[in-house]
Amino acid sequence: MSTESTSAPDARLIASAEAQFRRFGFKRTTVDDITSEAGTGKGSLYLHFESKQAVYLAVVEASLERFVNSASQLLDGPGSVPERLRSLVELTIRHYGEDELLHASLFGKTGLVDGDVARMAADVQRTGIRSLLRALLAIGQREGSVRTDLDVDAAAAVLFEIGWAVVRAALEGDSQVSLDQALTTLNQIVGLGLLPRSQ
Amino acid sequence: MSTESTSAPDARLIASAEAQFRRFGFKRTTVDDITSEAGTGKGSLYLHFESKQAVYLAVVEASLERFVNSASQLLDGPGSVPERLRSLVELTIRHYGEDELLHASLFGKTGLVDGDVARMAADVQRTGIRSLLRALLAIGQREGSVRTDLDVDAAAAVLFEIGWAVVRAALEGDSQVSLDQALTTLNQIVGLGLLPRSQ
DNA sequence: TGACTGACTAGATTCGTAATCTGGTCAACA
DNA sequence: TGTTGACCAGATTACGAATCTAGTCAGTCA
Repeated sequence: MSTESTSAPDARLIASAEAQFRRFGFKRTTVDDITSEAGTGKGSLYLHFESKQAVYLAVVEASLERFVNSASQLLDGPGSVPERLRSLVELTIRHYGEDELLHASLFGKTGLVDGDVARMAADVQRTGIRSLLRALLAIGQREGSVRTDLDVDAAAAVLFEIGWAVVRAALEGDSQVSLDQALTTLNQIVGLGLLPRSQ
Repeated sequence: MSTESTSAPDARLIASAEAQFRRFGFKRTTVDDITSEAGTGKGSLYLHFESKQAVYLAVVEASLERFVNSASQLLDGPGSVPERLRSLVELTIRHYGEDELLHASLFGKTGLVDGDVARMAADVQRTGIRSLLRALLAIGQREGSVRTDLDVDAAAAVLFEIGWAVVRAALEGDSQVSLDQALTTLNQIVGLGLLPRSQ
């Protein structure tokens, strides 16, 4: 019952759940843990959430939202679209390197989360980040710094996969090339590929 | 003892092991299975190989070599480097879609192979395919169809990650965009990124 | 003599099952 | 009417016994 009872019950539940999930992972956190820490009865959790999985997804969504917010600032900032993409990749590596919860959910690596839940959580993240990219590309096309003959949806999907690969390689450390070199090269390749042909 | 005893013992062992691994996976295939199928005593396997893992890696290497051979023909063929890259991705998807052994080893998805072995087998494949890409890029630079300011090693690593992501997305089917659209977009982005600036 | 074998072993894995745990429910409660 | 926590079925764990198997090496044979 350490979480204060000042805020709304569902916020308390999320906060409590987040703390527990971060410490123990999805499997080893019990619904009893969450509710007693939040200071509610067990049944109350089911007034606000469909299931334990739903609580987990809500936590991931909240955490992702914070990441997307800081990423949005960056993407609205100055610099060419390729430059901002590079910054986004760097930010993602930093953020995901620190946020074990998002990391585990997206890559499913550790024993913190199991199959189904991890897949759903990964979907949430993929969708969120992809729409971030879509927005950036659309802005770039309007500004004239991105080729207009690119299909924004497809390009966002491909860029996500590319960026994801680099982030994964950086975080898992299974790349043979230094991160900086990879980012520079990626920027060279993707950068010129996004520029309008007229240039 | 169904494998003919005409060929050399180590070739017989590899052939027998490959058949067993394909059918049952690494874990459920026993050394006894392999040697009795190859018509040798159990101890003989250890005259030719360090361990069961080593046999598995040899099988993966042999299978990869066949893939690399058909890929090499393609990469030596006509077309711009980006075009040939696209063909390579398509070939990879086709090949890995059929070859459960390579697929399982690279993506570690199914229960056919477990952690350590899968990682080593994946390394073998990464190394092989990456040097394929390195060669293609070097040729492209000599031919003038690839920018010479690209670091070939880094570009090969990045292209591998990019291609890998697309192949994985295609095989796992977790992409929101059709494969063809993804390939076309990838080609647009990567293609223009590889072309010499003079163009 | 040296290539080859297969019985053997230690350690891992599987199996059976009893004990425990936990997500989700719902009758009782305030 | 909103909240609770005792309760339940099914999942998970614990654990000792039985089984399996990667790797070895003393012995066989050509």
